Amino acid sequence: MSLIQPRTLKGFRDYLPEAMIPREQLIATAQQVYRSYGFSPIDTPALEYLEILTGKGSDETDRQLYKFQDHGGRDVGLRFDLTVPLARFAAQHVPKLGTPFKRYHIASVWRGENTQRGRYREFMQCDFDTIGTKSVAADIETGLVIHDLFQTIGFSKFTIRINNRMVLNGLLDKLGLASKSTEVLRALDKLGKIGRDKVAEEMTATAGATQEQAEQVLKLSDLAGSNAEILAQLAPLVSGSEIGEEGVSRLNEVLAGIAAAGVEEARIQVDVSIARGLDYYTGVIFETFLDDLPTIGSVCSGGRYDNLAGLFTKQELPGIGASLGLDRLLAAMEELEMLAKVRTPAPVFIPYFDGDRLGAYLKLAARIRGAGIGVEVYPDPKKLGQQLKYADSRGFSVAVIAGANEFAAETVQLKNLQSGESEEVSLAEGPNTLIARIRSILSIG
RNA sequence: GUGGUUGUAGCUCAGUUGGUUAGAGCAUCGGAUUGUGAUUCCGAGGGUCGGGGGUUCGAGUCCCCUCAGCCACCCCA
Repeated sequence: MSLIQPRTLKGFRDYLPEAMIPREQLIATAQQVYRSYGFSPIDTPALEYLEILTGKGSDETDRQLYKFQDHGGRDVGLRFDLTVPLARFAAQHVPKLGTPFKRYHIASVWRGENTQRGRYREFMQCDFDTIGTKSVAADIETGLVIHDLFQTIGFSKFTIRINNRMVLNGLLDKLGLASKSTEVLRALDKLGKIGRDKVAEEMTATAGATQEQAEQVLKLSDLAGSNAEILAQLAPLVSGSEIGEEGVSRLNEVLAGIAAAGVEEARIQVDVSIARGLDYYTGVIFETFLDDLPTIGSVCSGGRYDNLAGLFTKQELPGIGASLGLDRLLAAMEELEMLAKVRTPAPVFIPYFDGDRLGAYLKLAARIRGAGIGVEVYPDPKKLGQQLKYADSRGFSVAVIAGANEFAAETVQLKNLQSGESEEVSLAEGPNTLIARIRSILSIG
């Protein structure tokens, strides 16, 4: 019989323990931060009716969408983000849930696009959104969540770039480019990447803008200085446009609120050139870059939208949210060597040393686990040296070793696998001393 | 989807103008060492040379197609 070649589809990946452990850690961190602001978890199906997903119907999403007919002949598709499912979810359930509704959603999405470093066809997004309120408080809170998220993950150098679509729309309004806003903004969004001249070129080519109009838009890129200075320079550019002025004042409020919460100014940077490709943003926009690895792109992006569920309900549902690109962030952390090379989630190793004492090892393990510390007992009574070699290669922190001598003396040997040092710990008065010693080696108090 | 580039053991790579049975280091497993791991020594396993087709007496090597990785565009997390 011929063997089937084991393989995975382009852009789809297996996760080995050393990849999955940090992945789960990151998910746990995101959950913790989201919950600390009162966001509740939800989930939705991976598969949706095609019409739900193609509602916005751009060619690009169509190209990226995994779609097929199910066994009942229904046209279906795999979700390509978590925002569209949220819109459907909100239209269906908001009457029950009430607003404001704050949810987080951590799940895989699928896009059939070409792969690159940190870009896959199946990847995980960690979204959080607040729907049903237009309050600037929600805008501020979104910025704070992003900030806390990266701080808690362990980044000290990251920049949240912030802008407001109203500023851009106000300017385009004044210039008579409002009808071409998608093309103009898409070009503007590339400013950091392809430079001023190329952006102007693209604006004239794809949006039909005149040289002067392009120049006017690109004045945005001349703005420099502190956030307050940029906003001061911005005001005259949009003056006379109601929406533009509102955008500037809204930006001021958001910055003030984030500062009031104690976030240092260097973390938040007004960048009037970020636009986000997605059409549905209407207010504040966020993008998050890692200062040490800006080329990987934005690792957490989002913004405000006026009418999330307009395709599905007549009820107006404004909202704001952002999405952490978990897989892209992990690729970045890997490159920055921020991921510990641990291949075991349990720190304590018990060798199966004396072949007749399995029960004693299991009991010891159970007692340590009872104190909330993970323990692995080796399954075979192999030679101690081999078992320790295994423990070493998996990255265990401590080994609790007991053989005939130790059993006779009611002790165990506690071995610190990092330093190699061993100490004898008595079990005569129960496991508390041992657990305290393990805790101190693991530095968990 | 478009263009470029790469693909030899689990990993990093060598492999002569196309020429016998494709090699090394690391890793794995076993032993030296029946109570102590990251360093030593010995040995073993592991390859459809990414896959398919073609040229040739003969292909890891040349040609075509395909799959996968990386890079750029597009778009975006």
